[in-house]
Amino acid sequence: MTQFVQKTVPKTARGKKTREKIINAAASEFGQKGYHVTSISDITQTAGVALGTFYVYFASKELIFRALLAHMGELTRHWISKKIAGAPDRLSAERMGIEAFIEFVRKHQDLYRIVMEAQFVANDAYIEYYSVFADAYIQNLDDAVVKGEISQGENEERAWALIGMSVFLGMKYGIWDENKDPKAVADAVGGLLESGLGLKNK
Amino acid sequence: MTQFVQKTVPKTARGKKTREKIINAAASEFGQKGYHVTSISDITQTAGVALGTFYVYFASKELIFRALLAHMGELTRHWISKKIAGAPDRLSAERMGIEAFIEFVRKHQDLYRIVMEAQFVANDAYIEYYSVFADAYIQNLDDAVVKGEISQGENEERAWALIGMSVFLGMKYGIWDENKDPKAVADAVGGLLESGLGLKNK
Amino acid sequence: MTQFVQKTVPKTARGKKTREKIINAAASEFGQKGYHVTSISDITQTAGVALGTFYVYFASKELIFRALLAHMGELTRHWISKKIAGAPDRLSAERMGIEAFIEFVRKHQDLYRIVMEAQFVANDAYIEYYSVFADAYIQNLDDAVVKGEISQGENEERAWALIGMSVFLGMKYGIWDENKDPKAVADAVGGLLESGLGLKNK
Amino acid sequence: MTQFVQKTVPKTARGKKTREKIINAAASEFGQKGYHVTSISDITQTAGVALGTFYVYFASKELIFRALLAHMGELTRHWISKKIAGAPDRLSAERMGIEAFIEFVRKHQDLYRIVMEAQFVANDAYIEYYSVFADAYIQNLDDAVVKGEISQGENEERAWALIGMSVFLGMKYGIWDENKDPKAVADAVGGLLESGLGLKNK
DNA sequence: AATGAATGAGGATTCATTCAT
DNA sequence: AATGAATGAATCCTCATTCAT
Repeated sequence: MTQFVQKTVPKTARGKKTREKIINAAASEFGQKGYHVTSISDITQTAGVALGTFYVYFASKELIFRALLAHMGELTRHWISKKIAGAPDRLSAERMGIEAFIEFVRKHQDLYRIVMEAQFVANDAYIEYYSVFADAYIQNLDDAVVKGEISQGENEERAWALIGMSVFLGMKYGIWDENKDPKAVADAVGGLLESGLGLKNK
Repeated sequence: MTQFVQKTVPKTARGKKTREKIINAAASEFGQKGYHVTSISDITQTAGVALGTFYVYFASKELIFRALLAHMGELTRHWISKKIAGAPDRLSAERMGIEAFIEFVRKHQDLYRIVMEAQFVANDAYIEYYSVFADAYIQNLDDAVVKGEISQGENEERAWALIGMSVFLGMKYGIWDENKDPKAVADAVGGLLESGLGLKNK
Repeated sequence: MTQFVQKTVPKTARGKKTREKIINAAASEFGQKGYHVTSISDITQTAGVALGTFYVYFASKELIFRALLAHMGELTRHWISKKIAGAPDRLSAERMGIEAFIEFVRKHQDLYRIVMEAQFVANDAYIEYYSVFADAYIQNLDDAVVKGEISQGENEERAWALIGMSVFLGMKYGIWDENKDPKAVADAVGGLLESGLGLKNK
Repeated sequence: MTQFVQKTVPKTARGKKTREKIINAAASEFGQKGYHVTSISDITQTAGVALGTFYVYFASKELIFRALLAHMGELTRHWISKKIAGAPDRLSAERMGIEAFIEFVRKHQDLYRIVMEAQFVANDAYIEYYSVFADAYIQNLDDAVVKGEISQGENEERAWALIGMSVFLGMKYGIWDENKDPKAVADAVGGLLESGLGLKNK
């Protein structure tokens, strides 16, 4: 669905394989060392191709990074939507979504770094990245309001707040502190989502 | 009060002034252009001193960045604690804190960029930065529970969730989209904080 | 034959030629101006290649220096062993060796400077350089003792003493003072080698 | 006797002490780290004075180095002449001189480095340094010939050969390999000096 | 005498990108 | 399609020296 910005669309099977090797190497290198520390030469060495081959498939370092970022967006949405597929209602979906997100980040720590670094490499793409999430989120919240699953409210602000929660929980419990079970974390904040910090509903 | 990591502690008034000029120039340049794009030469030109003067006061580009980050942490905490000083209870404090944070970020957009980029320049300092916030946050929540202001719950997870909310709301409404009133945003998520997304308490 | 410590082994003829140009330029520049005064830019300008090309073939200034030193060791040994090839016995070989060495130094003054400066640039390589000579020397003396060509004695100390003699005679009469014929110098110290300073054997 | 090339001759006792501290610090730093690696700041820090103070007493880095070199020449000659003072004849003096020299180098390894590096920092002073030695040496040999203590011969060449021997033995057994007794080494080459490598005199 | 702040030229090294084969 | 040699601008950092106090 996403069309990677690309220079040469490989036509032969060999070409496709080469391009793939480069993309994978880039993901691994960017993820582990970060954008600025990674050189094109690092990428091609990891990919096992000659330096010049990089430019057969990608016009620049920034463009392969953007391609990767777009790829990450899809992966993440895919993973989460699969995980929350059977949720009975929005509140459950949120809880499961947080859990899924923490799991995803933990499983793909290196790759997730790419998303975070995008802010400083391709800020517009970063904004786009989260805006896509937010739009979907808002839609979901709107739908849930209509369905009477959640209370009415400013769904845009809510969406960004919820994304921020997930991102920081992902960072904290997916990367920095892997000792907690993602499900436990999701449950811990589940109450917050359901009934807030207030006392009335206990 | 803040002890910057430094090479030479200026002993004369002149030296102090020079060091200050460099710090301010660095804050401005890093904030606007980002760490990697900013050169030491950019900083010293903005500061109006010779290139070599930079190294009289700072051992490296990374170290001045770290000094700046530490400085930002204090500034932020200062600003927020002043803003929420008179809050009657924790829920009000949260709402006011979010508002204050969005305001702060909007006012210091450039500087705030430094915090976010820290992740890729000095990750340990970045972790430290948010851990300090989280610790204070947890303490506040614990206290509020004791005071009977909020419900019991996993305050660590709550704290990280709340920080994430603030950070993303700050990014969205403080930097990307300045059309909304910070107070309005804070009020919009205030309900979420108070009673969650659930229906029971409407 | 010599395997220089190298970064990239040139694979094409063009590459080989380029690397050669750099090595030669480095030898000339280091020899004339000394290690510290010579900049990489000096070398590449003399070589007629771009600055960056240097780093295609050598990882650092120090490493090309070491490569050069290793090269010099071989050249010197080659020259001398060829010159003393037909010597009837060890004493004659010594005399011819000194002569050959002075000639060599005089002919390659610039290059010889590299050897001497190695002490302060790559001391371990400098020690190695002379140790290789000393080992060969000791072997030769041991053999000569066995053959009955020279008297018995501490050949290690003798070897280092003889090397020192050659080096200083090379410096004095090969570089500082070119008015004397190397053969004449060699003959002058030949007596010292054969019968010492003593009187008995006159 | 030696007049150090100096900028300000200290007049007060305090000044004299300061200059002394700088000279000693320079000797230590140059000796340990070498000329190029040592910075003026290293020297003043070791000396415990401010950076600017250096230039009160020395006009440049090179000049303090030259001052130090001149100082070393005196020290060395002093040490050796004291050691060989009571020698019954030239051959004994040579033997004792070699021993004394190895001892000296071993005791002052760091300082001796200064002499060797002079070649690349102040070549004229280096030539001068050894020429003074050589002149004295030649004189001694000439005298010894007259006294009938040694055989006739080209004393200039002999002198340089003998200096080279000493220098290399000093380097080998004074610095690189401290396991041998200086006296043993001197004795080992004593035979070489006395009767050469030849066989007749056994 | 002593200080320490300020300077700026200089140098090693990196790396994205181009291009001829 | 793939290669790898070549480029040169860019950047961080060092350090001898000067100067005002």
